[in-house]
Amino acid sequence: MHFALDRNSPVPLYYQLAQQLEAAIEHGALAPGNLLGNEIDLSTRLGLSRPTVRQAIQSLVDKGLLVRRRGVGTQVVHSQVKRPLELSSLYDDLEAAGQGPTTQVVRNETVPAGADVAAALGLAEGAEVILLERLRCTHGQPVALLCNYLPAALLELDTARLEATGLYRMMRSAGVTLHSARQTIGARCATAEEAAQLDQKEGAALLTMQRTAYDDTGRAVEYGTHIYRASRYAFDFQLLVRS
Amino acid sequence: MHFALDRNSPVPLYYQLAQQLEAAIEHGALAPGNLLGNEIDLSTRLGLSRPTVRQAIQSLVDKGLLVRRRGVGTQVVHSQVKRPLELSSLYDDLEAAGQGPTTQVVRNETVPAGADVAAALGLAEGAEVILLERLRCTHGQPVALLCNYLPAALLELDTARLEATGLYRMMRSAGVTLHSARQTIGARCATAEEAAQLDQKEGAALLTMQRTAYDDTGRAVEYGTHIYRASRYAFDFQLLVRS
DNA sequence: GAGTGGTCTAGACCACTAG
DNA sequence: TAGTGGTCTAGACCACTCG
Repeated sequence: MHFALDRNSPVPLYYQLAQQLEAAIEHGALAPGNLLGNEIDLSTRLGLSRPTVRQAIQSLVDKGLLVRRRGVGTQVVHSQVKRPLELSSLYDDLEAAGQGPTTQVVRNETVPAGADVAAALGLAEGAEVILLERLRCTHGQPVALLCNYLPAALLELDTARLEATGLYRMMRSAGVTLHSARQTIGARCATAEEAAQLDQKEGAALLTMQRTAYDDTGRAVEYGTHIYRASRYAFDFQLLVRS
Repeated sequence: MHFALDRNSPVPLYYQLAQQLEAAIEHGALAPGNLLGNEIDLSTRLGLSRPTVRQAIQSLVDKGLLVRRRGVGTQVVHSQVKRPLELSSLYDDLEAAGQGPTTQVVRNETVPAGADVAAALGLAEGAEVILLERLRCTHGQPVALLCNYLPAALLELDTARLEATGLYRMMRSAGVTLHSARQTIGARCATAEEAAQLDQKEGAALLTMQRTAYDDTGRAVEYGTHIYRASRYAFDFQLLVRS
């Protein structure tokens, strides 16, 4: 086991170590169940202090890749599920646009906020918001109808760029750092209109999702109501239990 | 702002501080947007070292209650959503039994694992597993039908205790420490049989959830297939974006 | 009893933000 | 320029697990 640390790199040492440990786990150099060797040895071997090594290890414990047991050691978690999907339901929706699936912007206009939207975004009723309606397709078939509201002051949404880049990336490059989101996932039967938009029969099962996303100051930056064809979409994600 | 730290307590100092900070945020002594004061001052005032204070603050940053900005300071997040629901979809299902909702055990028996169950639990096909089928009701109305499989060697499931305590607590007290879970949430229309069990009409929208839960060694300890009346149930949770 | 991780200390230098 | 958090060091003692 060898690690290459560059003290002149702007990347923190603990982060360099964490990345290389993760890579080693990923491609099997560190197999599930393997003990990592104690922290003192590791730190002397690497020429790092113990707290720095601990910080690297801790970050992988937080990711669910390692487990520490006092009196035993640190071992690679013996899981069938290698790579936790993290925030797949969020990333999938916000970031995946422009990859496999295609997204068509149906509406992109500024409107006054209704009561529900205003409440969700913490704005006054009637305040200007951007209404964004998108149809997402894979393999030429509609999968989801995404309706989003954003405070108009937040950023400008160019339709062409939106279809190529995705909402999430545009927000990020506009300096909005997403911090948390609250989601509600439910189901219902499709109305006639919804069925037509998604190429389904009336009464077909739909998966619904509502989300409010917040930036790191706690400001609501996005509120969305999404519906998905249940026959072609499911939310798949991994939970980590915090001890 | 005053904090009471007990050095004779077995509770770590950083944890005592984190708890008291969280309480102060919770009941408003630290209002959203408030700066926390710099770490050096805090540590000298509290008679702690800076790393210890940092560890306390970091744990609240991880929970999404605080934000740190270099050159600025640490402030309370200005969020409408105070208490993240954490793993509500998991806890809700595993732990809520015995609280508001009532749970009725329909089946609790040992059966040989089918191919799908064996694959999910990482067992040989035909290995003994516990099949648990429960009907969950609130206000006297059925809400969900929960079907779970557990390795038979894991623990004994007394039906009466199960209805009173909940599966999660029983696993925990049997020494199983949950570590992660993989979930898939989807939707479909109810079959005639499912509709009858949940007091719905055929074709009603159902929310479906499949979960495999793992302990801290990566062993699969539970596989479940749940269906919910969409008209009375939705998954609600909070996501934190890891920077 | 030997070895492990868990906690804690008292410093240090740096990068970033603001006025 | 002053103040903040970000990183890092080199020690220390303790609690736990195991043979």
